[in-house]
Amino acid sequence: MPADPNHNRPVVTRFAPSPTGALHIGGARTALFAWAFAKKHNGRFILRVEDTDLKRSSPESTKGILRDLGWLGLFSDEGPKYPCAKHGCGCGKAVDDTGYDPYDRDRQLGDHGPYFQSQRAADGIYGKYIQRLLDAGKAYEDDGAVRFRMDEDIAFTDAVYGDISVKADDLEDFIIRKGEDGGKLPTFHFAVVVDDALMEVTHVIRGQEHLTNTTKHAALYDALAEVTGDAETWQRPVWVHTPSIMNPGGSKMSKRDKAKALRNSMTEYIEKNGRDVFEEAISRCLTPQQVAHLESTAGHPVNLDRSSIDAFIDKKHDDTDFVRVVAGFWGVELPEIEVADFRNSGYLQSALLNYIALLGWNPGDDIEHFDLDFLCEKFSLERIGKSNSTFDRVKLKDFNATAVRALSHDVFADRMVRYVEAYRPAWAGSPIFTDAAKWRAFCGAVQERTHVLPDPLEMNAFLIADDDAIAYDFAPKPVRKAMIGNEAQGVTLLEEMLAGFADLPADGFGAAAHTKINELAEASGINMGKFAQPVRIAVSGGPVTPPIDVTLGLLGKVATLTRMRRCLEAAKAHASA
RNA sequence: GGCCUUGUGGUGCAAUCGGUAGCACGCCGCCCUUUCAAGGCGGAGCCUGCGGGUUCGAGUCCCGUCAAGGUCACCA
Repeated sequence: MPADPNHNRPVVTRFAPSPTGALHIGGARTALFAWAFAKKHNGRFILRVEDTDLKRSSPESTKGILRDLGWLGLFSDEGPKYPCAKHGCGCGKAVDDTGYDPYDRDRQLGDHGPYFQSQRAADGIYGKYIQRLLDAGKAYEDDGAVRFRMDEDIAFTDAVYGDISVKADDLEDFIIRKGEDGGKLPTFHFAVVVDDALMEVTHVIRGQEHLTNTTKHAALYDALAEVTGDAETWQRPVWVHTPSIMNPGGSKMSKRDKAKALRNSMTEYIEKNGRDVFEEAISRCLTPQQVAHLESTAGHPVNLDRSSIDAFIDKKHDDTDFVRVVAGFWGVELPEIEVADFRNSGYLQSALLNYIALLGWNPGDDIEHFDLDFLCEKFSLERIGKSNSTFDRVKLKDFNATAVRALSHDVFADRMVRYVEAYRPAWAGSPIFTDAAKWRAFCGAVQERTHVLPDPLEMNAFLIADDDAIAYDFAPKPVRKAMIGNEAQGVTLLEEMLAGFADLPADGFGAAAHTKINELAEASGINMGKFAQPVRIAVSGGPVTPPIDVTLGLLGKVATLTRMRRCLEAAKAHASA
C-alpha cells in the first residue's frame, strides 16, 4: 500500500447526503465511519448537503436528515450556523426547534450546520474552475452543458478495494456543468471534487456505488491541479469505499423495499380474492375523511385516488408518502430502512450505532458490543471489509435488548416516556403513564424483557384496556392447562382468591394481594405458581404478564376484582358449553 | 453487454508473513423460575461457491468457471 499522500495534513472527513429523501441506514453508516475516523485522528468532520439537483431536493429531506444525524449524535465540527428548522437552510438564525420530533426534544443540536452546494453554486464557487478547464481545453461545451475530456487511462488507490485502473477506452467524457436548470449548476461529480478540495477533505468515505465514479474524480483533481498550478489544494484525497448493505434476500437494502412490500401484499390479495374484492376493500380503507386526516398529519396533500392506486400496483410510481400512508390503512408492516424507521420502532441510538458499525467493519477481536468512544479509538480503514454485508434485524434486536438492559431504571423510564409521548397516544393518556409511581413500577418490571421500546406496551395492552374488553379464550394450551386442567383447579383457586381479596385495602393492593396469595398457597399446600396463573389470565386474558404483584398493583383493586369475576363467568359458560 | 468488485456454518463477522477454521446472533436441550423474558450450562451446524494449478502444506497465491453486487445519466 502506498504511503498516505495526506499524512501531513490534518484529517478532514465529510458526510455529503443529497436531500432527496430520508437518511437511510447505509447513509448513517457512512456518516458514522466518516465521523469516527475524524475523531480517531483528532480531525474534523463536516456536513455538506449536495442539493444541486433542484428537482429532487427538498428542504423537508434536509431537515429530516439533519434531525436523524442529530439523533444519532453525529455532529459537524465546522460550518455555518445550524440551519433553521423552518427553512432547512443556512439562513443563520438560531434554530427553531418547534418543528422537531418530541422524541428528540432535548437533544443537542451541535454548533455547526452543513454547507449547501446550492448556496455555493450561487456564490459562483464552481463556475470559475469550469472556466479554467474550458480555457485549457480540458473541457468543452456541448449543447449548453460542459463536458470534461477523459482521454487518458486513470488509476487510483482505494483504501478498501486497493488499486483500481480503467483504460481510456472505457471512459467517456462526462458533464460537469448542466445545461438545464439555468445552465449554472455543476453536476455532482464536479461539485464533490471542488468542494472536497476546497474544504481540505483528506479522506473521502462513501458508499461503494461511487467506486467506479472515482475515475472521474481522480481525473478532475489532476486536471484542476494542472490548470491552477496549485497541486497542494488539488491533491487527491484518500478514497474509502464501503461495501453495500443488503437485505437478507440478497437485494440491496433501499427505500424501494417499502413500496415492494406494499405492492406484494396488494397483488397477493388481488390474486387470492380477485380485483373486485380488492377494489372494495381498498375503498373501505380509504374513506374521504381518512384521507383528509392523513393529509393533515402528513402536512401536505397525498394523492390517494383510484388512478394513483392503480398506477402504484402497475409499478408506475413508488411515491414515499403514498406508500407510508396506504400501508398504514392496508395493514402492511413496512420494513425499517431509514433511521427514522428504527427510531419509530423503538431502537436506541446506541444499539443502532453499535450494530451498523459492525456492518462492513470489525475491531479485529471478538468484541461486538461497544460504544462510540470505543469505536473512535479503534476505528481503522484497514478493517473495513470488501464484501457486502446483509442486514440482520434479529441480531439488531438482540443488540437493542442488550442496550436496553444496560440502561439504569431511571434512564429507561425516561426513554419510555419519550417514546410513548411521540408514538403511543393511547398510553400517554392512561393512568399508569400519568402516575409517576406507577410508571416507575411498570418500567422497572418490564425493562429486562424489552427488546424494542414498544414491546412492553404491546405485551401489556391489557393494562390500559377497559375491563370488559378483556376476552377469554380457553383454547390455547397454557390457558387451558392453568384454568381447565386438573379438574378446573384454576377456577377453584380463582374463586378462593376473589374471596380473599375482598377485604384487602385498595391502597397498596398489589403487594397486599401478593401476600394474600402467598398465604393461601401456604395454607393449601399448593404451589404459588398454580395461583398466579389463573389471576394472570383473569386480569389479562393471557398467560403472560409482569410479576403478579406489580401487575395487580398497576391495575388496582377494582379492575382486578371485576376482571376476576368476568373470567369466572366466562369459565362457567365455557364449562357448560 | 463492457468495465470494476466480492463469494467462510441459516445470518453477521474472525483467522498477522500460506500450516488442517474461531466469535456472536439464531436454533436445540438442560438448569433457574409465580408466567414470559433475562441469566447459567451444554449441543447441533461450515473442511471455506465450484473445478483445476503452485506448494511438504491454501480459506489465505495463480488460472478458469458459476453466483452476487456496483457502474456505464444534464441523479447523487
